[in-house]
Amino acid sequence: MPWEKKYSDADMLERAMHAFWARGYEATSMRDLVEATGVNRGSLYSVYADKRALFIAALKYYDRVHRDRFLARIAATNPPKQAILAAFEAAAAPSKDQPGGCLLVNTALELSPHDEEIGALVDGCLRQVEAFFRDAIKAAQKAGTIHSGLDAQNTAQALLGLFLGLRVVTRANPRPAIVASIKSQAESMLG
Amino acid sequence: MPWEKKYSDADMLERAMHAFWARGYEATSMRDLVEATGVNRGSLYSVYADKRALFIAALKYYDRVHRDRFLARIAATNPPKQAILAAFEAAAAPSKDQPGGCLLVNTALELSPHDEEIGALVDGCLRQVEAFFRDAIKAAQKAGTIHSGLDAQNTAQALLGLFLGLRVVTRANPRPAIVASIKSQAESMLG
DNA sequence: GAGAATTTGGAACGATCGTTCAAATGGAAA
DNA sequence: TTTCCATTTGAACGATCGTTCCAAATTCTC
Repeated sequence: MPWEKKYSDADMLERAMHAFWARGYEATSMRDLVEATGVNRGSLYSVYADKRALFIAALKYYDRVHRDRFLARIAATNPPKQAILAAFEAAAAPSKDQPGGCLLVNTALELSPHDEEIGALVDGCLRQVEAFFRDAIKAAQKAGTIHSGLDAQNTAQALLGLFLGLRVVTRANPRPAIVASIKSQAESMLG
Repeated sequence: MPWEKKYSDADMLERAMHAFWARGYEATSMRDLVEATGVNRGSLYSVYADKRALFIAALKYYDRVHRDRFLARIAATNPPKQAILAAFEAAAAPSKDQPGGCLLVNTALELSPHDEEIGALVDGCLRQVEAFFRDAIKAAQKAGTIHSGLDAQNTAQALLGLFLGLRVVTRANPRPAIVASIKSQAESMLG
């Protein structure tokens, strides 16, 4: 083998994901992606068939890092009831080097209605957020920190709805008052 | 006056709004808008300076018809507590000739982070939804249908968060179960 | 050093983007 | 009938879109 490629695949995806996250699919051009990743057109097209394939890879990368690992870390470092509140807390906290909101939610609105494959992908990811809430509720009920009369499935779905609303608010205009009301509401939903 | 223009301004805006609502700002081209409205390029540009100005007009039209009049009609035909639930019910019900979700929410995610003027416009509209919830809660408290101990402001903000989440769900993938859980949650938030 | 493999950068493709403009159109006023 | 003028129309603008392709540059193995 003659030599290795210069760039790291993960770094490239991380940067591409960041660009899509910040601007959206349509508003991010291949020129933007070349500039953001530091990888040339030719190299990008040698790995991904087209812009859409690169976006799907970036979306899956987001789901793995900013959804799956993110929730797993929260679940590992918090008792179940606090884990739910910590998820809301983290989503509400502004980050220096991250765009507001959530790439999955942005994509759900921009592409899901018109792209079946991406829509199914996003839906699967959001169901896992719902599962995180449901599992945490059930675990908390076993631990006795949440009343056992609470319907875990319905509450998890309502929490997901509230969580998606929080993502909208934090991307558009994160007024502290409404963010606080949402977090407080999530807390009171757990009894 | 020589002669009248062929098209109705309101019809034109209605159709342009529909196109933006269905596809988003970036994905809707001027060609799409000419086709959707039946009005020629020249005529469009004689009324609106550019695509962005047309979008802003369409957004304001949406706010007037599908937010302001919509909420006013609900408030006029329902007692205050039921009015809140009716708003959730209407947002959850699929419509034949309307795209899913809400143009204001779509715009909040797509454009608010990068367009200050549009961001402020969207924010003002969403605050009026919040005000609708708050006023309805206060009216219901006076009427005795909602417990007077409920904090109207906080509850209205939490309801807005849940409502935005419902808009996301109904645009991306409106599973009946999660829509029902959100509606049920809104109901239980009113005591 | 020689050769091979792979990335790289830039040129260029046709298509479409938002936008402009000048000519064609057709009822109202004279 | 002639004049008028806002509207309509379609062609055309330069720019950028996503994408393709190729020659030059680079760095490994032999």
